[in-house]
Amino acid sequence: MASIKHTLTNIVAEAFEACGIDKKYGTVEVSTRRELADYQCNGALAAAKPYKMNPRQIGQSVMEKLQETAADTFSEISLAGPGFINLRLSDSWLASLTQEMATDASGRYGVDPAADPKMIIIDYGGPNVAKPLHVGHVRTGIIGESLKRLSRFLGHNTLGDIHMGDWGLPIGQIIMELEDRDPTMPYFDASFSGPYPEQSPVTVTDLAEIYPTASSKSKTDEEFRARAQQATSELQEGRPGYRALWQHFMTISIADLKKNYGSLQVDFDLWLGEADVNDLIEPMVEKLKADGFAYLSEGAIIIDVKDDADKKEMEPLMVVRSNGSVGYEATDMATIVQRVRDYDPDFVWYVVDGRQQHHFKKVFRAVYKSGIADKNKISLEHTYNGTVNGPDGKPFKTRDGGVMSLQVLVEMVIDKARQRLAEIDSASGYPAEEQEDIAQKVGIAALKFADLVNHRTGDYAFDLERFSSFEGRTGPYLLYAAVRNRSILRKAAEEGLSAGQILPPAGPEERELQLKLLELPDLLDFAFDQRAPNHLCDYAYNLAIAFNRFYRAHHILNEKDEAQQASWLGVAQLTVDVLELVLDLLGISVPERM
RNA sequence: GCCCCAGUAGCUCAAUGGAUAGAGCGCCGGACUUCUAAUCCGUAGGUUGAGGGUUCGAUUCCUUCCUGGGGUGCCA
Repeated sequence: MASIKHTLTNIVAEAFEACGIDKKYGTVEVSTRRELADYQCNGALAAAKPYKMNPRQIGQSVMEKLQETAADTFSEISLAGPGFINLRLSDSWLASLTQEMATDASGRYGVDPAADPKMIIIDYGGPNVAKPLHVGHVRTGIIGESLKRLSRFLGHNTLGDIHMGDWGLPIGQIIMELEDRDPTMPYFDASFSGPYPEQSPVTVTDLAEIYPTASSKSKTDEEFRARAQQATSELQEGRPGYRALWQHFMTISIADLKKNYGSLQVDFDLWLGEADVNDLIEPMVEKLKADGFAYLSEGAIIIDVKDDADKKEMEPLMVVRSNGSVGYEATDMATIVQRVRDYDPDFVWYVVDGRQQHHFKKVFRAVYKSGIADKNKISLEHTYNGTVNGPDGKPFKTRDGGVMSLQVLVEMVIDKARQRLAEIDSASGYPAEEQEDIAQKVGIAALKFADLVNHRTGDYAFDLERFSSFEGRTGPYLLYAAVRNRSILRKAAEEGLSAGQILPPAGPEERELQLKLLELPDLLDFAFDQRAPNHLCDYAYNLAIAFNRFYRAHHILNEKDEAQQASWLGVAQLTVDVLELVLDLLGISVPERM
C-alpha cells in the first residue's frame, strides 16, 4: 500500500495543480502542531514568491479545491498563520487505512519493498584481532547491525561485513613480543620446515595481556618497534612461521568475536578482513603505477589525492610504506577492488568511528580518481559514528589497557536486570530458565536502546548508569509495552476472542495510536535515507507511549460491544507486530512475558 | 598552522528551512478492588555558546569569533 504521506501528497498536489500551481508544492508532512492538525502542507508559503501571490490566497484556493475533491478523506481542512494548510483525517478514512495495514497480505504492515533494490555492503564492527572488544566497540557494531536489518527489510540486497583488522602492525608487535617471551618456538625459526603445532601457543586471555604490553613497548622501544615493522612486512610477504602464528590468532579471535557479538545479537554475513585482500594489493599497486596514479616518494609509494578545487592541505595517500609493508590505506583500497569484483555494490557504507573521516576521504578520492570504483555507479559513504569517551570526556585509547571489556559490560547489565526482576517480584513464578532469558533480553535491550537512541554521529561518555536504566525512555519500557500487549492477546485467544474489522477510533488515545501506526512506512524510509537508527528508537518509543495511553483508556477484555472489542484486538495486534518489527530492526528481541 | 566534529532545560540527549524548540532523568504533586504500576497523569524548568548575514520564516544554511574534542606521510 502507498504510504500515507504519499497518498496525502498526491491529493494535495493535485489540488495545487488545479489551482494553477506546480504540484511540487503539494508535499504533506506530519503536523508539528498536533492540536491543530494531523498533517500539514507548507507549500503555499514556498509558492508565494515564484507566483507573486499572497500565501494565504494560495492556501485559500487549495483549501477550497480540497473541500470539493477530498471531502471523504478529511474531516477538517483549515488555513492557519501565514498560510499553513492544516489537514485533519476523517475517522472513517483513518480506520480504513489502519485496517488495510493490519490485513496487509504481504505481512509487511503496509511497507512496500524497494521498487529499485540496491546492492548494499555495510562495513561495520571492524574489530582488531588480538584485541578484546571493549565498551568503545558497542557503537559501530549495533549501529551497523541496525542499518543492515533496516536496509534488508526495505528490500535491498544487503551484506554485513565485519572487516577485521588482522593485517597491520599490531600483529607484528604481538609476534615479536611472543618471540621475546619464548624464542625457541618453531614459528621464529626461519629454517623450520613444518608442520607447525596445531594448538595455538596463546589463548584469547593471553592476547588481551600481550597486546597492550607489546603496543606500549613499541612506543618506547625503538628497536622493538623496528622489529615489529619488519615482522609485519615479512608476515605480509608470507613468512611461513609468522603466517602460522597469525592463523592461530585468527582462529581463537574469531571464536571469541562470535561469542561477544552474539551476546549483542550482532552478526555478520561476511567474516572478511584486511588479510583477505593481500593478494590483490600487488596487482592493484602495479596498475596504479602503470596508470600514473601512484609513484615513489621518500621510499614509499603514494597517490596524490589533492583536488585542484580545495585550497586546504591534503597530503597524499600512502599505499606502500618504505619498508614494503602496507597499512589500512592499501587494504581499504584493495577491499574496494574485491567488493566491486565480487558483489558489484551500489553502496558501501562504512560504519566506522568519525575520527577516520580524513582517511576515508583520501581512500575514496584515490579509488574514484584511479577508476577502481566508478563514481557514477558506486557510492562509498563513511556513515560515521561518534566515539565512546572515558570519564574524562576523551575517547578511549584502544591501545591502552584499563577499559572495561564488552563482555564485562554485558554481564553487568544483565546482572542489573536480574536484580531488577527480583526487586519488583514480577517474574517470581516463572521457571528459572525463563527468568534468565528475560534478564538477558531486558539487559541487552537497555544497553542497545540507550546507545541507539542517540544520533549516530554523536559522542558520549561511557556511563554504566546509562546502560542499566530500566525506566522511562529505555529499552525495557518498549519491551514492557509489547509484553502487556501480548498478555491481552494471549488472554483473548484463551477466551476464544479474535481480532476483527478495525473501527473508527473510539477516543483521542486510540486516534493517536492509529495515526502513529500509519507513520511506519515513511519513518522507515526516513531512517534509511538518513542512515540513522535513532529515528527508529524515537518511533518505537512514541508508539509505545501511544499504546500505553490507549491501554489505560480502553479496557479491551472487559468490553461488552463485540465489534468494538474485536476492533481493539486488531489495533492491539497491529501495534505489537509493528513494535516488534521496529525493535527487531534495532536488533532488540522481546520476551514472551516479563 | 590547516582541516573536521560538537556546543540546545540542572543532567543526558532529540528535532526533515516552518507555527508555541521536544523527551527522559532529577525536583514537586497526584493515580494500583482494574487486560502486568518496569505504567499513567500533572507542575516547574530555554537569549538553542556570542555576533553578523541569507530567507516571508533559521537550532537547522553562510560568515566571523569563543570554548571543547578529534585529525593532520610510514599506528589503525
